[in-house]
Amino acid sequence: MRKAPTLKDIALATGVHVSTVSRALNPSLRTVLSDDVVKHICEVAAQMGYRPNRLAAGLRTRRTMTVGLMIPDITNAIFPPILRGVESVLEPLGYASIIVNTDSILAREHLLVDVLRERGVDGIIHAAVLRNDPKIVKVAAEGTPMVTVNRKIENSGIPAVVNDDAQGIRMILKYLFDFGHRKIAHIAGPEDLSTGQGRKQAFVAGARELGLDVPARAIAQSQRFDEAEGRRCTAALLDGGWPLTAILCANDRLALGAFEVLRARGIDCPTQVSVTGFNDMPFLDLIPPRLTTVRIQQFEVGQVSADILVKLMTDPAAAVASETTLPVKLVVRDSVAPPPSG
Amino acid sequence: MRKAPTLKDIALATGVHVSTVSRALNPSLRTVLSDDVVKHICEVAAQMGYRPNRLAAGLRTRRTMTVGLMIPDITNAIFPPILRGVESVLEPLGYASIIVNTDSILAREHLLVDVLRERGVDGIIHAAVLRNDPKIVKVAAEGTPMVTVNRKIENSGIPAVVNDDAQGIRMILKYLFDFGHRKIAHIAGPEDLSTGQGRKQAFVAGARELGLDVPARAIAQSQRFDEAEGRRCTAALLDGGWPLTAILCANDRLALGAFEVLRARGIDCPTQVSVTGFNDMPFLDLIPPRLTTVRIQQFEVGQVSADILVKLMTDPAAAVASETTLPVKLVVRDSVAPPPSG
DNA sequence: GGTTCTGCTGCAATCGTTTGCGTAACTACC
DNA sequence: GGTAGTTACGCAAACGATTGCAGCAGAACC
Repeated sequence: MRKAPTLKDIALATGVHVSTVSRALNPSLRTVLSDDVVKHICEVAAQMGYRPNRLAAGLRTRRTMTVGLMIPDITNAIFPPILRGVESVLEPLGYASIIVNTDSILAREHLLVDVLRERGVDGIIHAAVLRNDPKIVKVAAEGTPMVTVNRKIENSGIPAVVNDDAQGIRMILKYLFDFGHRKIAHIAGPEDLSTGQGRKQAFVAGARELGLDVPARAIAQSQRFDEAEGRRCTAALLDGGWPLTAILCANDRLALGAFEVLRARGIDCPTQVSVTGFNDMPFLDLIPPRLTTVRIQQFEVGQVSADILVKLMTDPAAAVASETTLPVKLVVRDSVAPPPSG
Repeated sequence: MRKAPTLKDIALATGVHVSTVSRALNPSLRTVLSDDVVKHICEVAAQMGYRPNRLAAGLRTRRTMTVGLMIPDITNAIFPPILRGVESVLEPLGYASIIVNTDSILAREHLLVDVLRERGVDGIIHAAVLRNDPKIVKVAAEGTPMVTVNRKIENSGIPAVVNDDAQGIRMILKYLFDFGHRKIAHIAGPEDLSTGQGRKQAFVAGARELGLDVPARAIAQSQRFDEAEGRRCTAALLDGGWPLTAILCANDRLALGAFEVLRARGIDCPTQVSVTGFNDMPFLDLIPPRLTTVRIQQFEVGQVSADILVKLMTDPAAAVASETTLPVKLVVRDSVAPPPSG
């Protein structure tokens, strides 16, 4: 276990003071030194295989060049592309990222945000935030640069990068409407998530605009964005007795659950009941009946949020948009057809 | 931006020395102090919301309680479950993880391993290792606890946690054989990955045991484990003129590519050509014709490798298995049928 | 009462960097 | 050749925690 060389070792080898070595290795401070000294030091450093100790540097400068990424669950296929988007901007800048899975559990989230802070992250990208979370607001207010992605905390002052959920819902609602659907049910996302809440509101508003009737039993409220809840809600909808012809789901996984229940009950999708999703997660185009959905720009949402975080980290007083909304796109596949006649 | 309280602040508030506070907050050193002092300090610390600065502690102790996880690409659905497995053991122990995507590019890998070391990770779990990589071997030899997962570097002394690839290939080969297949082609994984190499060898050996003829054109060599390569290799196989009745793919993504080409050419799977995969990635059971494959224990492989890493980190001289092989399981679905008669 | 022991706490060095400040040496100017 | 202004580098104090060692009480013993 050969000890990694430190500034001191290089100073010893070159006969200069450690502070000189430090400056020589820092491009922006390098200018105050004579060129040949810089050159010599750099050569020796490279030859010794010097790698700065970011712990020590971070201790001194309070910048560790690492950021925290909070997501609900990495096995949810929607998040890996977002992470890659984030890293596409962070990594070239020299940042590394600590990723934590909150499982959408508040207590875990609070624990994990401390885990991140203990490690001195320079900022946090939070893709798992609940609609209401005082602790997170407090952490941000205390000075930790933070941006929430996909979701947001209303009136928190925390910059959010979100998708144009309202527009997406409107588009897909219109799409169903144009096919002739008039009895459109909705499987709503969790009420404690801004996406769940926002999409439901957009659904209700949009349906009203189109002059559709939306009785209470046309909306099933899920507790989580997963297939199991999709199944439960679909069953509830079907058993509710409302003569629906289409189910607009708040996200793809709920829709996948809907597929299952329909198939199990011998109800054909799309000829008997149309189904739509939201997000356009990977592999959707391979799963029949291929889901018509709304594509959110997963990679880009990551990029944009990282851009904003960088701005915040380099200048805490920087003026950044409190909310950035990215456009969405209707992805037409096979899960929508005209309602059965009669 | 209220400054986070430090040991010194607590010392000031309690009227004792910072070293006493440090000991009071450390369960294993706490015993040397009188109970009431410990109690008082803990109360004040809790009330002030003290959180240790792991940077400072790490600088002193050379342990940061963070580990590095190297994977090829998080968007590859096989890795998230492995990560969760890793974290299921690491997180309760207080470790956080820095995840990096190598994209299977050697230069990136070398860059990223330094990124990890700069941050003083206590150990590395490497799920992206190439069969031959002197730099990684060197890093491990220099004392960084490391374990490779899924893949391995032969004779490197680096503990590896792998799946029983040979057994898996044998089982699936036998399964095809029992259906009557005698002309079984293979889409091999990348030669620079131990999995690609190992599965190919197992295929050749297994075919020989069964008395099957395996001409050169029965094997297509992929460059990457992805759908595009699966398509390319399938096309090459089909165009090669060898009258195959089944394609045994080195992993699921290659098989997914095979599905596409077969469908595009109007060749029905499984009635005309059977296809098998390896890994059993998520969602496979929803994609028709549902792929018959070999299930590797993704979560468990993560768990086991983390267990080993922990052992290595807590006691560098600990005796750990140089190779741990986890059992695999045949997952029968719909992509295999008897070969067309005649 | 002096000595030894033990139990508790303080002192100070240390980890590797960064950075404000001080100070040589050198240039330039009158 | 004295003064002022640069230039180029060294000095030393941080950052926040850990830990070997020292030291100070009080108890215990003869």
